[in-house]
Amino acid sequence: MGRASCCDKVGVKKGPWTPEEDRKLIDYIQKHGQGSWRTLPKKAGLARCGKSCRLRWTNYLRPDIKRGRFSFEEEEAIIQLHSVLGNKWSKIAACLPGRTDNEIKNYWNTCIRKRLLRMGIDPVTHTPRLDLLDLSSLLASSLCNPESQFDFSRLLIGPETLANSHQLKMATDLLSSQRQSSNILCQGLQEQPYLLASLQEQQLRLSSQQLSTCTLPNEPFIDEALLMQASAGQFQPATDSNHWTSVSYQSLDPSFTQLVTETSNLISTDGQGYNLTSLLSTPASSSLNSSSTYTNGNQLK
DNA sequence: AACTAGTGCAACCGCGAAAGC
DNA sequence: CGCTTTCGCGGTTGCACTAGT
Repeated sequence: MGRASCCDKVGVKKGPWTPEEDRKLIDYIQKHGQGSWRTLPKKAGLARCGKSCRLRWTNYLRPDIKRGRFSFEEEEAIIQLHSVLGNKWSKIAACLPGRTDNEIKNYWNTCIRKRLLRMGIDPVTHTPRLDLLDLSSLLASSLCNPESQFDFSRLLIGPETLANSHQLKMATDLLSSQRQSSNILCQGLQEQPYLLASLQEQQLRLSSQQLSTCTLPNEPFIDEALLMQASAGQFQPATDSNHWTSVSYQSLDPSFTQLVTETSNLISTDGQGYNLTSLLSTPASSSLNSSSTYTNGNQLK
């Protein structure tokens, strides 16, 4: 098509904004409000195009912008919303007060996307990349050889358990599936990429522990009754456990909860699907957090 | 100390949708 | 109804900073 850019005009400045330009833009908007971006630069005495002014204001100068690192709650919200909305950054941003679409997009592309890839999850489809996982072959060999059954219960113990009733329920389902049908098991894992990633991480951690200590762990197997209890939604984690942190989404925009609830209703049509709303209470020890290094909400480099 | 590679983020660009005429 | 203008969104780029060698 080749439409000329609005910034191609002679005399229109590009590049980083100076404090003086910022001050002019803020002063003008405080006096006259935002909008009419086309004419704003001239009126405000700025040698910028309207588009550049709008971007500068919405992404940086707006007074209600929240600066600093994303909290874990925000990070999980972004992932959940992205799994539903895709790259609709403005819609995602609308659910996270104080965050801009540009900021969320950058954070996704620089941090979350890479982390999901490391975990073997396709960041586009939010499904596991089974082709890249050794676990899949481990499962396959286990399922094909009943005498060397893959022990899922071992994954539920240790320093960072899957202490989440939702995940425990899925694990329980998978345990019974293991006995019933290998096909169902594989399907369950494919539908729950985060569980698969959790399992993978737990297995890797156990493997590394075994390697470092050169001893096999001699831990008791988790009581299957506990699993069934969790399956029935009665599981109560230890209250003093740091691994069970109630994630508060009350600070998020109410429309976020509504959106997720509505979406979960769409997904859970046959009563078998997992309610997305329940994922909002994912413990801080979930697989998504375990691979990140957060200290008091600040991510360490 | 100098160089290189990796990372994070502000800003730009092009396109499509909405609004105005 | 069609054309033009304006706005907003998503993808991409460029640069400053940091870590590693």
